[in-house]
Amino acid sequence: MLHGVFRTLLECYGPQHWWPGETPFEVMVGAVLTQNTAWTNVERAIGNLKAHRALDPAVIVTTPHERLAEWLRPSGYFNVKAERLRSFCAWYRQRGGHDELAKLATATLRDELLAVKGIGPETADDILLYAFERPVFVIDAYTRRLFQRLGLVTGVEPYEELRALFEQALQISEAGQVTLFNEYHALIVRHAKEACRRTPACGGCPLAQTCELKRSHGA
DNA sequence: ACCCAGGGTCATA
DNA sequence: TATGACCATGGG
Repeated sequence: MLHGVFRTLLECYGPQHWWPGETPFEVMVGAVLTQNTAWTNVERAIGNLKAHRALDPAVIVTTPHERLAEWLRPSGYFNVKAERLRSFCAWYRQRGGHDELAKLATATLRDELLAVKGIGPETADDILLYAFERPVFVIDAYTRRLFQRLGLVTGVEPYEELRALFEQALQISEAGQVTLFNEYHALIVRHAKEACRRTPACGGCPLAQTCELKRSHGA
């Protein structure tokens, strides 16, 4: 079932080439800035950082709050995100940067990320999957909504429960999982923006067949 | 004018 | 454990 949905989405939309970003660090910054925010707004904020050569953990931690917040303004919640970006960069530097962090086991790295103020489960998993290429399945509101419509989940399960469900249902080689999870989450987001938002009945949606299947089996 | 967007923290019960 | 308030910009 989960494999089938993936196959359908991939066939319909093609590879999404996620995450947008030239370096792992840029991916991490994007993960924080995109919290509850449209990606187009994040691009402007990252553009501001680049324009001031501030897409750099050392620069971010030493830039005054007012100034950093001003660069982040387009991405919304700029005061909050300035603090979150700072606490993240402080941790990132203190732990020796990307190459040192890459030596940690996935579970350890995940715990450390979650201990950073401003990094919750979804942001941590974005970073683990798209910056560190670890096999973790990202659960977001789109994922809950899609699979709720398909009748696989209620949608109110705790984050960890859903993550375990997807990771166990999609067991292949570790390298394969990274590629699969990367594309799967990106396709779910793409699909959410594309088709099913308009019509709950899934008109013109590539998963219409799957929805029909659910209807005839359900009830 | 209203709703939503690639969430998380904190206070409260 | 589980709600609710709060953060704030830009596009439809």
